Amino acid sequence: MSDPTILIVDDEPAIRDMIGITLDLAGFNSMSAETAHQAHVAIVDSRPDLILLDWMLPGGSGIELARRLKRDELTSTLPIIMLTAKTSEDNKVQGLDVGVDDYVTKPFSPRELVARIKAVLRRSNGSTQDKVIRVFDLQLDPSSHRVTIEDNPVDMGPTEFKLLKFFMSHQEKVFSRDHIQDQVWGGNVYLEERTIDVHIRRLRKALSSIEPTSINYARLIQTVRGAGYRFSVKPA
Amino acid sequence: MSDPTILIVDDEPAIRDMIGITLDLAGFNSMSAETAHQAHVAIVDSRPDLILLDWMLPGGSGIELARRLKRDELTSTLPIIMLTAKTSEDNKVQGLDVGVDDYVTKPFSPRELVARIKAVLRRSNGSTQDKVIRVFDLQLDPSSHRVTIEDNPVDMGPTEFKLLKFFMSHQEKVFSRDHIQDQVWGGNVYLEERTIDVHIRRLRKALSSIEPTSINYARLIQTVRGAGYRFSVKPA
DNA sequence: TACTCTTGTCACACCACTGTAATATTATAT
DNA sequence: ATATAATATTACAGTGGTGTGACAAGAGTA
Repeated sequence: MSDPTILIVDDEPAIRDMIGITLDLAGFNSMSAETAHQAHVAIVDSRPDLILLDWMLPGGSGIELARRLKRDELTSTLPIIMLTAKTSEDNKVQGLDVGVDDYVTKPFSPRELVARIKAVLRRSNGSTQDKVIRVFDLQLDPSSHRVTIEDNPVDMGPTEFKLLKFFMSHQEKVFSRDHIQDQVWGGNVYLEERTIDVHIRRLRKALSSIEPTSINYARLIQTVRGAGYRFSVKPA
Repeated sequence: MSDPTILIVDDEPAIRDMIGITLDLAGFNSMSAETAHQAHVAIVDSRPDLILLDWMLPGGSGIELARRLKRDELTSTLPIIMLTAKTSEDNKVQGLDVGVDDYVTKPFSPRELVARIKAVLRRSNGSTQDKVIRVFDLQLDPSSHRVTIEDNPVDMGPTEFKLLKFFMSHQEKVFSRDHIQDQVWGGNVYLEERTIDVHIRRLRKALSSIEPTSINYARLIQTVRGAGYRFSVKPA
């Protein structure tokens, strides 16, 4: 659930930097490559979520790279957005023919670029099986973003929601604070370790806020001393 | 209701042109795409009312595109008519299996094509598009473009109407601002994120303008902090 | 042309949420 | 039992997400 990584492939440093800054501001991670070969290495190594690919690259055109990526089964689903200075319809048709997912002509506004990236990512991520997770009478519905106990809505903040979702989809397993931080907050944030405890506390409090007819759902969030936390239906 | 827009997806230019002319004469707007990818982009960007889809696209992706569109909730109601040169029953069965709305075998007469398009449009308009959506005493009638609360007309702008229509036909589900923008404004418009908030505000205001005897319908438009908005009959 | 309605954007205010530190409590070891 | 480490709890200030009113440009109309 961490920020998507975008690979920028362009031979002009100025453009790479400009786009990089734009993407950073928009909350993406960005990396860049200068040549098609570099790009290929980076793709295999770092598995970015999307590629911004310049149409004209020295030594092996961008379109050739796009074609290769779309042909290879391992990378064929990797979304590609083509960048080009040309505006003729021919290129557009040809580029889309290769299987490119979208197409942005230079010069473009940062806003447009970000919007198209988000749109493409949404399309490729689309229809993720957001199944309702249920434990006894505790329900978490990702699509409606609701938590209910015996059909009473439970109020909690976004972080507690993500935390609970993570726990409910990984039950009966202990996670260290570091691990929880990676999964819930994402890889590139530094948190004080105790911060996790506070959010655990808030989550437990939220789960206790509904007076339950049977069990106290806060008990499902179990402390494992020296190891971390665990979501479990069995008593500690 | 302006003229319906038909998207023609076929790899042969001659056929695209022929159909395009036919449709123009019949009073439709037409646009065309050569590949499944182009088609997908065009669908997201321009939201056509019906798709004429060639069975055999290079890469055999015609049926694949149909399947994808029918699988995605947001495009699943988009009517599709399959075009094919083959006459075998097998294909027919397979095509309808995917959920395609009708099926025309080449060669076909322009008159037949137009007749089938009208038939499918009539069917889909009648059933999904123009059906009155009702939640308690809040009614939205797409065909007359009116919203009423307890039979009192509610005054709102076109954008708020589209927004409400989208929400009422996708209840109990959270949509991010980006998502709402895609669905209500279309794919190739770039808005400031906060603009959505303002329209939400206007919609809520409109829904509150009628003094309700029972509930305040503005409450159905719920804010989900950090996630987006949701139309829900359950309390937040 | 002048007028109205609609639309997108901005600026400001507000408050829920977040992260941290400080303190209290509990569990384990000696 | 006491000390010590680990966790629970509380309080608080800063931040960021959202609500809201105002405004100017555009679309449509008389």
